[in-house]
Amino acid sequence: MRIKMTDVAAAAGVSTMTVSRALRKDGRIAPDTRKQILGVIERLGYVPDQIAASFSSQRSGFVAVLVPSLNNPHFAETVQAIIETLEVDGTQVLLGQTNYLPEREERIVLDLLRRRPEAIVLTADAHSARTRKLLGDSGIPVVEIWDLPPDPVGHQVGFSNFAAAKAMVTFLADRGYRRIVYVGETHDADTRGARRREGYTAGLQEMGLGPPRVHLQSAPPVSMTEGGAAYHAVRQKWPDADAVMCVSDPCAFGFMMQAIQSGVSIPRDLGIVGFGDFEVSRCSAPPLTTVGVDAVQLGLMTAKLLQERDDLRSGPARLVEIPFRVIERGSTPAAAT
Amino acid sequence: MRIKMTDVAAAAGVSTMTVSRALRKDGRIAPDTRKQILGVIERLGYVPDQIAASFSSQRSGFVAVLVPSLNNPHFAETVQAIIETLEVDGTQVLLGQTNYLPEREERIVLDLLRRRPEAIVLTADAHSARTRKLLGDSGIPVVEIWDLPPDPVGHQVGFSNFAAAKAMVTFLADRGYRRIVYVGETHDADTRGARRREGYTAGLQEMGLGPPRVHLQSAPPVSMTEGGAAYHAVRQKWPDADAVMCVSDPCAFGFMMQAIQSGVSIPRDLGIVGFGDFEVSRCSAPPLTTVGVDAVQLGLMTAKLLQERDDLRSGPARLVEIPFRVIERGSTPAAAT
DNA sequence: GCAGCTTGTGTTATCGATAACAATGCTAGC
DNA sequence: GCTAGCATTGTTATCGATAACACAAGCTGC
Repeated sequence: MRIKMTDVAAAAGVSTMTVSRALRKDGRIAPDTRKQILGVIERLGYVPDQIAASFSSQRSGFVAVLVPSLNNPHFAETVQAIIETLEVDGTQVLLGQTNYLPEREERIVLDLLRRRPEAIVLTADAHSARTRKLLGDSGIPVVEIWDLPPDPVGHQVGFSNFAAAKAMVTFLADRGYRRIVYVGETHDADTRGARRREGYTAGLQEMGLGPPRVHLQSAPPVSMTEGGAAYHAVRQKWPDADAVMCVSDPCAFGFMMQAIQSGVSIPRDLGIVGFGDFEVSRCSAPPLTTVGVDAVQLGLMTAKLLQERDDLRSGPARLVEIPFRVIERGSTPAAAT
Repeated sequence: MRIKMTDVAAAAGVSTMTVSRALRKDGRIAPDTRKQILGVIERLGYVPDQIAASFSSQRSGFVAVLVPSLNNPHFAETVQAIIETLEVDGTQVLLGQTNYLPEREERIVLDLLRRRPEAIVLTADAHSARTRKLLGDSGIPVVEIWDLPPDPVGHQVGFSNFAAAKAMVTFLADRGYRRIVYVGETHDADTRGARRREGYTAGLQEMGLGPPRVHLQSAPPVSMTEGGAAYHAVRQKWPDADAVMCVSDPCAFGFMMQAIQSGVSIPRDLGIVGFGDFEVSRCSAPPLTTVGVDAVQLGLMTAKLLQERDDLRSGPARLVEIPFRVIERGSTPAAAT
């Protein structure tokens, strides 16, 4: 039999309530008593049963976080920052991966809600009607991150992918590009990728750069390899393109590597830009011009918001905007001085 | 008040036990009764309380997984594969990140054990004495992954980093390289990085390639940027080096990009190899020669092992070896035919 | 036609901690 | 010296499900 709190209480000559207080920060207990009890706990190797504690206190000590995939450094960094910030309060993160599929998201939200998380964080993306209902009925604070959609479920921490993509088009137009191709994702209904695509289109229109040239390569996330495949498709469809804007850095990197291997000189013959400021973009030759958002900062701000759980439950919807910026590098020519 | 099982039972005109059985696969229950109850559950929007269920059944439904960092595509893929395989049985994954720090690992193991996971997966690396004791006393099956250390805590799924690094040295020697530098990690006592370094040294010795040339760049994980920094240090220390073997692909990629920008031609002037077969290595120009291990496969095999929880608890220590292979690409010259 | 089995459902006890309240002893202030 | 109030500890009830066992009804085979 595993050692439980009653065993510790008996060994220390106190009641279980006193042991319980010794283990937590808040309960009023004499410092000497606490020290003695902690000694007994150490000696017996007692490990508290958090399930029983959660059941009794009706507080799970969990925050649920859903991301499309861990295999994306930004989401990984955000999750990492949330985990590290919350663990200080003893809150653990229950992680879910949607694989970019709303149906999967729905199932996972249900699984996570069973655990009674104290808040739930999702990436702002297409949510099924049932997901929205589940979240709404749960009474649990919801935070959407990484985009600022017009119809939020709850609170928001992120930036406008639409505005960021539009800013990138403006940047390219300023550099003299006129025939800008966009390489994006298929199946992007109501996703962050779609908002970037819409930002591209809006940007073109605003700058008077003619009809959009959109190539949809594959379902999100577009890998480096798929970005490479896009190169050949784009070259065939729009041989006169002078710049290519990719839905993400990995896509742009793959695209650029294929271009270089085909003898195209970057940025002389073709400008290439990505999205997300992945590490590979800083180290590639040439380094990639991109849009950067601080994923760690985003995670920290989200965690900070989560620490105000009580306010989130009752208070008004909060919106934390994370800044983005166009980062100019060697894959586009330097500005004329 | 949230709806609970008694509410559902009352609405369906049955006992809570029958509702409980309707929700699970095993309980014996008439198909019609189950259908009716599921209908009531749907109508009421009842979400079962997993905490209460876990408390009552004394089964948490969790498996704990500790990785050094999520910000490494291999660990992310492994975790992803484990999550997806186990979720079919309704088992959730409780994730922890050690940030490559044994002290952190110890704290996190304790936090995770409180949740009474049904098994615990850690990356094979240095563990503190207290971590080993905690794990041993817990009575919970332990699986170490990603390396096969000589003193395992429990079961193992992985490959020998030592053998893989040695194989890479043999490969380089076969290609005619004689002055091979190793770029590794500082603070690598008893880690997977150390085993690669040891494999390198053993390989040199076996091939009669003189004393090791080891450059320790920074604490794990060595980033692309740090790999770039290593280039300059290595060039200065060993100007006559003809090949560089890096502790990881990101390190090798950063190194190679710096080399190229410094006018070095790869592989003509210098051979460069990495470790891990990251996607960037397949797409870089030139693509990187590396050692590949299938992270998804590793995750799947781990999950499969975890599904036999009962056998793990009592049975003998299991060892699942995952194959590795040297993947030859453009950063080393083609073999003479 | 009845023992013995199977199937489906209900009853009761219980998992291990914590909340809420009660009780005790002690100190300060008058 | 007495009391209010604080600091510390104990007592009792309880969180919401499930395990184990009990029980009723139908069915089988002789």
